[in-house]
Amino acid sequence: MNEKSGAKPCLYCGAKATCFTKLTDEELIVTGESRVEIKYKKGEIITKQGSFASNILFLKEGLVKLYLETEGDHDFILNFYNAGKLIGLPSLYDTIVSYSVAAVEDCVVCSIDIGTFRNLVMENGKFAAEIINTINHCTQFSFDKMVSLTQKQLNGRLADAFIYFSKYVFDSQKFKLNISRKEMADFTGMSTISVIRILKDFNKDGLVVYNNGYYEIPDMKRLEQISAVG
Amino acid sequence: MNEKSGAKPCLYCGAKATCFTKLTDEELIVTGESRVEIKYKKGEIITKQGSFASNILFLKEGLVKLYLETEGDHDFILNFYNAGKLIGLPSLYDTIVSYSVAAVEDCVVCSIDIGTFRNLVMENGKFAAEIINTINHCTQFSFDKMVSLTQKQLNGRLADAFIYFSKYVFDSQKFKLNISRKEMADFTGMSTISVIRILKDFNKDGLVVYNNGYYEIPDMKRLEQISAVG
DNA sequence: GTTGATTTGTGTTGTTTAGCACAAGAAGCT
DNA sequence: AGCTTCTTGTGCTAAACAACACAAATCAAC
Repeated sequence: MNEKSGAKPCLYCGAKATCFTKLTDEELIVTGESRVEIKYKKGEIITKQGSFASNILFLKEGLVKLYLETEGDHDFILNFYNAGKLIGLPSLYDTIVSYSVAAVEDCVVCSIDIGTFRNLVMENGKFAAEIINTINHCTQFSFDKMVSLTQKQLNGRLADAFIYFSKYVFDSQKFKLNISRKEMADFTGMSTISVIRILKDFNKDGLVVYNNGYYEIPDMKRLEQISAVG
Repeated sequence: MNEKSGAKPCLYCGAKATCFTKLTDEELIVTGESRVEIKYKKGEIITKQGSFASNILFLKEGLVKLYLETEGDHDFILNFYNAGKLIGLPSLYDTIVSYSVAAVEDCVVCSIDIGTFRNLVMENGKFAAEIINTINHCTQFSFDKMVSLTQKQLNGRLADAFIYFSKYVFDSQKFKLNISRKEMADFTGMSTISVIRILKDFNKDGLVVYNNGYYEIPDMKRLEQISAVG
């Protein structure tokens, strides 16, 4: 029990990822003994590309981005994760992490020892199946994203990004998102200036409405139409 | 034992993917009883996007492409797999397959019942770990590919493609590859005409040499330089 | 062997997107 | 509170790439 961080034990945590529901009480207790709960401020790096893979993260609160640091002056953001998600599964059996994770807003993260996690996979088949399922959802999003990047023009790609946030990250037509145009550009493979122009048009045309840190999509069908046309 | 196809039982097969080495003899026998071995000719579709997910494929001989069928007149090729690889892991827990698989040259495929495969994951932790590891390698290739697609110009992307074939598919500086310029375009997110022009330049500059169905890369460092510059 | 379809290749033009320069407003730091 | 840096936004230009038209070569089908 990590009393020092004042966190509830895993057994009693209400913020579980689906895979944790496959664990026995005993496995949850063991997990609780090899994790720490840490708070990160907006902008702080949680996992650094090139560092040793030593833990798997569970996001209790907040929003993070998973990105590749590149030689150029543009990172490439692969995904965003909100509360209740596991982060770091693509490097579960690696020695070195090949991507970075950073807080997009203030976050609370459970950091679980990677050895403990690997043992859970070995010992609990249902848990392993759920982990594979989670990784595969991410993989299939990557597949769709590659089609977006290569076969759609910039309007379609920015539409895809907002559909992603609404349907897959926040599961809501209205959501709190406080990222810069540069971060949106890094996520969609566009230049910052292109995001600025097209987002201004989306606002003007009422496709996307921004208010006090919240985005809203009044008519998802119109946005999907733009996504479909490319 | 699938005597009808004349195939060796899995227990005695010399063409195993690494994960199969984690199975017990008993598990190999069970696997052998729920698989069929099928021959495909170049161009034939092995798995069709939108069909039910019913089996996991193991490629004994040949080369296949895994691709997304899109609304436009360009598919998007995600990966190529050669002999000894498992195909279909991204849809292991799906009902419907979200991509297609086709033979790039004549192939021999072992088709394993997906239920049997799921049971192996549930019962054998080492097998499950190896499956996760395999999926993650594919995921990380997708990550690198997205950087290539968004941050490099066409020369760098075509260089990336040849590096991929040499280092990751064939593990050799010289390899047999018989794909059209259109297939290379579908793999790199370029137009066919652009692949034709740039490949002609690569041939002229001696970066890539083509002879009787074989490609050779005389100087990998020069190609990596082109990849790095983008 | 012939015919039709497809692929490869060249030249030119049009479209899409990024980059540059500049200005105004907002945010962060001291 | 003031200064510096960053973000957002506009106008214009250049670069990268796709598209179109056409021809020659190769492949597949009959």
